[in-house]
Amino acid sequence: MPTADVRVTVDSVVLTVQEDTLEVLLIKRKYEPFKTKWALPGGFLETSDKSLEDAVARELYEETNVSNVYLEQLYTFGDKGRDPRGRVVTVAYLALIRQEGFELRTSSEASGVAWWPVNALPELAFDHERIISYAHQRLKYKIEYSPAAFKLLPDKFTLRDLQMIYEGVLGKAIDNRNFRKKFLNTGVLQELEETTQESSFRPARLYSFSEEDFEKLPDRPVFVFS
Amino acid sequence: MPTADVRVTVDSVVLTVQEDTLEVLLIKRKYEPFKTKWALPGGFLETSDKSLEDAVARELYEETNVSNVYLEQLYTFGDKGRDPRGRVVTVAYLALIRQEGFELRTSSEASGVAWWPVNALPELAFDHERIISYAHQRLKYKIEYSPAAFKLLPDKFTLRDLQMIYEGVLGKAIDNRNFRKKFLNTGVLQELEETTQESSFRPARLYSFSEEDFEKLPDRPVFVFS
DNA sequence: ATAGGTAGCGTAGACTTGACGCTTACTTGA
DNA sequence: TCAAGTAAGCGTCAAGTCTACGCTACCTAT
Repeated sequence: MPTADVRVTVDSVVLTVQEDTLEVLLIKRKYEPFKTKWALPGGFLETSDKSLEDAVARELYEETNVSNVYLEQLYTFGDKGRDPRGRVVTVAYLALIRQEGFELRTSSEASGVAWWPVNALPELAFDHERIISYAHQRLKYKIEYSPAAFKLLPDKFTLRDLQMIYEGVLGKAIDNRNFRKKFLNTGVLQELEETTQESSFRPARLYSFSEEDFEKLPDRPVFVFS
Repeated sequence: MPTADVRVTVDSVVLTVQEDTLEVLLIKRKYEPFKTKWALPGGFLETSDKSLEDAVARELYEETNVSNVYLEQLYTFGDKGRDPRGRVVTVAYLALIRQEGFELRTSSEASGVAWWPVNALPELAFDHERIISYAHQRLKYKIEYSPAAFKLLPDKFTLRDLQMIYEGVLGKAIDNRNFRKKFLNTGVLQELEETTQESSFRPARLYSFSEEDFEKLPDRPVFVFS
């Protein structure tokens, strides 16, 4: 049996939450196949890449200017026929960031970079819609069993900000009072002296999260809300 | 930048529990590289494989005679230098089976097939030790949050059998009385009329698990034991 | 008959969960 | 100046779950 003549690509699904909307970072393709369609940032594994992680970080930087983010392996897609150019195996990665920290820049290889709401995507190239849906699933899970939410928030945030992340990702409303109570009980939040002043309502206390303190907890808290 | 000249392999980590020992299915390599070392069943993606799942099932069958098992994607390994033959990206899969159901057969491509205790492995080819360790981690997790344990058991089993699976996988003792109580409360066990007679002690009631009934439960039970 | 060991039942206290009533503190507009 | 509006934040209660652990039941071998 002939060994398949195959190429490997790495794609990144970069997610963020804006207000209470989950968004994904996409680029507009400049070349065929799928010219003018939107797609996940990514590309072929190159000889110089020491690892898949290196490769996906490189591609993300080249195509969107986003760098220095934690990329976690999501899933590998290798069905025949998913790329018209031939057999392509794609290793997809997931990153969670907050938009404010990054300045998007379109590369010469693309004709656009933008955030798109996951619930209102344009027409996508390849099987990227499926990959994004898989990433969304994974995030729903991660946010309940890991401190993933804090990657989507600035260093200082209010309980309301945090709750909006959960509501945006899970797509459901959560009881405000139980959310507050349960989260404060987990012991992962550091209460700060400061409060917000932005809104026209009562100012809210700011909190911070420390990865270090989290690791020191005797038991991993669970962030599940009914 | 040159696109990497890369080949893709698929490997399967097939796990089972014998008594209270977690074991993995390995083959002894007949050819270089790593001739005479033990390795995970697997091989190169071939042109005729419609999907990665097809490929890994085919390789597993060819090399060990094990077929018709559910293979779940585990992780993809692609670091430079992990295969002396060149750049190789390996998609690893995980399967859980009970030994009795399968008759191992050495293929002409290998010089042996055998079950090895995960805690007492021989010297392994490539980075397969790392892959197995990753699989063990995943199983520890899966067994607490999914009905994975039942894949490791025959259709009819006692509560003791079930507990031994948990103790073997998690590597710790569990309180017999709480285990029984909690598991019976999950509602996933079907009590049978029959009892065992094998041991020289009091016969134990047999139970069965039905995937269908499990799916019908309003909430997914959790199988975590302190 | 008894010893040894698994099978199996039950309880009490501590903790967690989910629903929800209510007060507090701020801004805005009449 | 003060009432209205809204988010921020506190507290309670009843139901359920978890854990540690005492105890009984049943079987075989000697």
